[in-house]
Amino acid sequence: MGAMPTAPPSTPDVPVVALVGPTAVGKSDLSLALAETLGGEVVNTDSMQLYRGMDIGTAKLPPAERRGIPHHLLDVLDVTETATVAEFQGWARAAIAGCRSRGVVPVLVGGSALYTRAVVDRFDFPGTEPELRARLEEELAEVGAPALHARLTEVDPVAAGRIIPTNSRRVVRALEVVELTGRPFSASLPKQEYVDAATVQVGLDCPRPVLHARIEERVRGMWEAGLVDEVRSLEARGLREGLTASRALGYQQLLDHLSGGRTEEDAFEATVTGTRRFARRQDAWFRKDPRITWVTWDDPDRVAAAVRVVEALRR
RNA sequence: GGCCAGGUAGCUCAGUUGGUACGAGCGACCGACUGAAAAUCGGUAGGUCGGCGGUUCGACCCCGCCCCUGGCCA
Repeated sequence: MGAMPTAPPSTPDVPVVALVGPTAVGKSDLSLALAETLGGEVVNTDSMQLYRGMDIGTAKLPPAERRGIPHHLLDVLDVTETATVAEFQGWARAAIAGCRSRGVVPVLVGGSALYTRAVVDRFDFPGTEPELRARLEEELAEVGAPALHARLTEVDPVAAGRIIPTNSRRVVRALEVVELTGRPFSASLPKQEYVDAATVQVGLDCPRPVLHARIEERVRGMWEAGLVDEVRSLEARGLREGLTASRALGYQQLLDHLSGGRTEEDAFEATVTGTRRFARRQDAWFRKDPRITWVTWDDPDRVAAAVRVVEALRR
């Protein structure tokens, strides 16, 4: 997919709605109801539902259960392709612009906080260069993260101060940006500001213990629905080579099982606890965004409550 | 019934030739997060060292009895 315009044509009369929250709170269900009452379409903001064939493990809503509501950005990547936020930003903004130009309310749904932020906020990515990245990765393997971090301290002390020396991923990216742009990485930090003023975020909230139980239930359901077979068939299609897809919760653990690294029971447990930890990280990420209006997961009036949040925009 | 191994953090286990448990991994909890983000990484809290008695200045480490778990033999 090619580059897309950074800013959608402005259509201030049609709002942009983003539904966020941790996995297994019931975002998909609410999104259907929201889209129905708002006259909208769904735009996926989940990094893993982007992948074709990753259905059971990502809890992707099957077409038959979409109640005829169009869903955008589902199944757009092959399992061997690497998803990236910057690229996704372009796709999602284009999808949003498409909806709005038809007078349709885009309802963004997904648990990938960075992806949602990149779409909804002013967020400019400084670029990337595969050769440079590869060179840095190579260096990383030789010298280790702390040594690279020491170099970062010289070229960009501010960024170095905000990145812990052992976090190899972030150290590498910061160095890449500095070498690529000639400007400090710290200069490209985004501010928390909507690209379009007509944006609202609705968060679905659920007490931790309840969420933990729901997650275990959901993972068990995935197993019963045939996740093991899904992973096996994706393995044949190159899942193992996919840098991003092979890391997805459930898939990662089952690939490990299929190559003899752990028992199936073990893979199940690891998927449950891994998903719980993920939910915690999502929570931390959304919780600190003061612009989100929270709705309780089991509130019988949650649809009305969410609609009210959107309508508040018009005043 | 006899023999052997073992009972240390929520879990799996290290450890001290007797002197306040450097405990580790996982989990839980908190946090960071800018082109792999379901990724990557940081921090915090958890232990009457199975029970009771004895030896000793001092025992989780030694002795005795008891309880529990696993294995072997009858």
